[in-house]
Amino acid sequence: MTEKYNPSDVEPRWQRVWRERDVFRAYDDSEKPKFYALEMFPYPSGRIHMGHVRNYAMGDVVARYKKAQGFEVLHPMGWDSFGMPAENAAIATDGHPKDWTYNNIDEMRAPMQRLGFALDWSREFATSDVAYYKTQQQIFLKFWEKGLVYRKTAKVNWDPVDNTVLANEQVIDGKGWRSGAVVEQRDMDQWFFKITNYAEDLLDGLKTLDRWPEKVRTMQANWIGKSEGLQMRFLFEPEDNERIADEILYPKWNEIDPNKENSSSGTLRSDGETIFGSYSGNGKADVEICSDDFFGGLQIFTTRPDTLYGASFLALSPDHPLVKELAKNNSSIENFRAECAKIGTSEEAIAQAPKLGLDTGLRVKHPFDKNITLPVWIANFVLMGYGTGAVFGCPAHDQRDLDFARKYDLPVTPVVLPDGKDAATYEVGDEAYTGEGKLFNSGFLNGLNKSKGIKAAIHKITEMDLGEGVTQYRLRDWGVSRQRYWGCPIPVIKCEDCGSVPVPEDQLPVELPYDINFDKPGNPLDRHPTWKTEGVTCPKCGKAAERETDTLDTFADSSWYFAAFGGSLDQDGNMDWDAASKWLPVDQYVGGVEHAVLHLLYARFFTRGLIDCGLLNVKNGEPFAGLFTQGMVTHAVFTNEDGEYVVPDQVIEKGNQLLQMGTNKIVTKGDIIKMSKSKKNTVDPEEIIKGYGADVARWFVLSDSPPERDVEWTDAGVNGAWNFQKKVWRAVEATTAQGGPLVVAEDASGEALELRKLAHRALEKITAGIEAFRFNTSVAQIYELTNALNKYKGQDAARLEALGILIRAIAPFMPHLAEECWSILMGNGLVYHAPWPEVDPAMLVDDTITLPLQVNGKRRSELNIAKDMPKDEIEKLALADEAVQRSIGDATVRKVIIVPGRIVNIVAK
RNA sequence: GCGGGCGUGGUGGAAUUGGUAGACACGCAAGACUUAAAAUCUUGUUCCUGUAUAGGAGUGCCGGUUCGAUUCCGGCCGCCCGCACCA
Repeated sequence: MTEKYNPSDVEPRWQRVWRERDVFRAYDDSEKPKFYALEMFPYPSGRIHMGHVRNYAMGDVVARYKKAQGFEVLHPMGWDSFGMPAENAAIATDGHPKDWTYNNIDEMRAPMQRLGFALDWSREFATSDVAYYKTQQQIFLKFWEKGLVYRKTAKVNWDPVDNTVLANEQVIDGKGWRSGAVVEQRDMDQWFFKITNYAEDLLDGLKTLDRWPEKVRTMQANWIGKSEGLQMRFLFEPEDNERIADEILYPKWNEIDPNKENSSSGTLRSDGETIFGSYSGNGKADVEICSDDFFGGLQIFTTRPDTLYGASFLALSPDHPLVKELAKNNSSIENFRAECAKIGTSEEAIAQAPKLGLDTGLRVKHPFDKNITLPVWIANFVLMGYGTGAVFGCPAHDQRDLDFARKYDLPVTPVVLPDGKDAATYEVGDEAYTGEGKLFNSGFLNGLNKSKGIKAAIHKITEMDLGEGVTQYRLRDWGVSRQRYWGCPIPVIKCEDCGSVPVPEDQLPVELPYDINFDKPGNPLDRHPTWKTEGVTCPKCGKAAERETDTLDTFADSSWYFAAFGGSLDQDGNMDWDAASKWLPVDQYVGGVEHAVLHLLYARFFTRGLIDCGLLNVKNGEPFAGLFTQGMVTHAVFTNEDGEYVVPDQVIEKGNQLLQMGTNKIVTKGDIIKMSKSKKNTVDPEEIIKGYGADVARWFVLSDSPPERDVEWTDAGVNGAWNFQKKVWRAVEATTAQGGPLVVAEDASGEALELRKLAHRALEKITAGIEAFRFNTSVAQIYELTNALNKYKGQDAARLEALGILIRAIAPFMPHLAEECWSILMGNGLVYHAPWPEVDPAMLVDDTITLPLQVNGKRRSELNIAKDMPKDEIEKLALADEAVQRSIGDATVRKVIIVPGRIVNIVAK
């Protein structure tokens, strides 16, 4: 047996065996404990890339390892197949998004299968399958019933390049997450998922996710952005109250409902935002202006009500409804609004923009002191999207307020005295004091600390009926309407009389029409000749009606797919929700950190929604019990002398120079960054599979770097993996001992015993490495074991045992090689079905140990002694050691520290 | 600015209830085999001094705790990621 190991022969052979024996199928009714391993499913772009290989290789290690550990493993694969690239490709190639998508899926499935992942392909689906989106439409309607879906006109993020709306989470630095175009604000009718219902729960749940990276939990917590404080209103001075009532509320009121002239109270709405007010005619109005809720007065939110006595102004966002109304009759306010809008909405430009303000002339009363009147300003640093779009300014204890006050010469009154400062002389300079201290200059709050002051102020304001303690979240509802074709149609019919009406269950799915054209920009569903209107009647009143032409954000598709795998969603749209509940949560989820907020937050929301709709039953509402975010695969970027990117394949080394193949232009090696088509620094996994085999590709992406870190793809590294494959093969080839890899060399002694010990020690560390997601350390131990085996000359039981351990240990990493080796040694059976080898604890302990000897903390020598030698004897031997003696020299031994089994340290001075 | 992470040989990295720093791999050097190359094998490889025995320094920098610190504490410096006028 001296054949060369030939992966292109071996790998397809074992893949066929696995497929024919259907070994990767997961059984819902298995007696074994379940384990759900999942990697974030791919978008079918048409080609797999190294990032995929690394992602799925990691999940596969876990899946195969857990299988060997005796779990019933679910490890499925599918396609996140709705989305814009399909439309763009269709436009570019004059094709159809559906054809493009399903061709891509077929193209990607094959290389994926050639990588030999232990996937249950029987559960495969694509989110663009009618069966899948039909179920999603059912979920949408269930959510609607449960009050988790609503429709409103709202300011939305409009991506002018992709011609669609984006969710807040999809706007990054003021730009669209896909297109990179600067996002515009538009008012549109939108469907929303009420994710804010679960704000508190989503935040709470993070605490239970102890197998998630801290970083991701922090990012989600920040995104939810909980802050507790006081929402309160400042009452206008009487003359301003009248002015607002007469100039704004009354005309508005009239405009909306002229018949209710002079009525005594009511609510006015405009622009999708709300202006609330009670109007009783003739200037006796109780007026409140805000964006969200009804009180009377001007609503603000603060987390520092303890500093209310330090208030010197109120500031409104330029987009505040009151400001908008005032601007209508006031050109300086209108101009100011325009000026603020110029700064744009992106990046740190906002944070560093100079503070701009304009006095509205309006005045409000201080709640605690009738004699204090505060001016109401418009300020560009106040955001309409958070809180009420209005704040009170306390310059002494808020940096922004201080900058603003200094610029516009507003009073700065300190009310928190830092410890050790004197109330009589304390002044605030250019830095606001935000720390702890005792309140002063603050009436009834004097002497209290920060937290007591906050409580007391909230209590007082509540008593005065001016406000209450509230919790604010940064999280806002998830806008899911997209003006695109290639997505899940929103199952709604729009009726002139009845408004938005759900499509009845028996009329689902609302299927996408195939005959569409992309001649014009915009949504082809909207201008389809028949789909929108033909035969469409209102399910409620029967009158002719129109379909909703928006489709759902594709992030909805990926928010429940993990449940569809568990429930074996079939092509008729049937799925077993009980089975889904049984498999969930996903025990180990693996994917990129770029989904830390978007996908992972939406999926947590959906799971809660599905539980509340009675479809799922998952503990804690958490879909992913364990999450691992893997690093990227990087590669150097090469540029030639013309500044063009050069693909790595075309770079050749000549002497000390890099040259471009063919042109012989000099090539420079640049940054090592994530593989990307545009930088041409990609390596095609299919080429690697062809040249070296799937096992080598898998081994390489897992070997050197810790999984959470980026790994640099290098030819040398691939070569190393290739050589390792050969080394393992050699260890098997050189074996003539009979008996198979399950032999236990119980009577081993001498070198054989040493090999056994090494094998079991390595096994312990390999196992620990897999458990802790530190595959690189497992790999290192596998190397040691392989090297030891290749040095070992004996053809005996110890060899077979070590080999058996080695092959089972590499099986999760290099499954084809492992199967081939296993079959040679075993003759039958699959290593996939072999149990994980057990560590023999007796092999981990030695009768003799090597004890390092330190003198004053520096290692001088070592001692080979029996493991249970008494301390006083160790001390004697240590002090007698020649090197120790030399180090001690003339000094006196003060102390001898002996840590059994660890170290000896002699202190001498 | 706030939050999180990181800093170890020429390179990727290992080592944490504080106990031999540099496992394993890449690279490099020397040697064996070979007509030659590849492959493979052997040996060496943190730095400095030294033929060697050996000695000294060393985990970003400064300091502290300790018999002993890559690990714990304080203060700097640098890099990466996330959020960013959130009241």
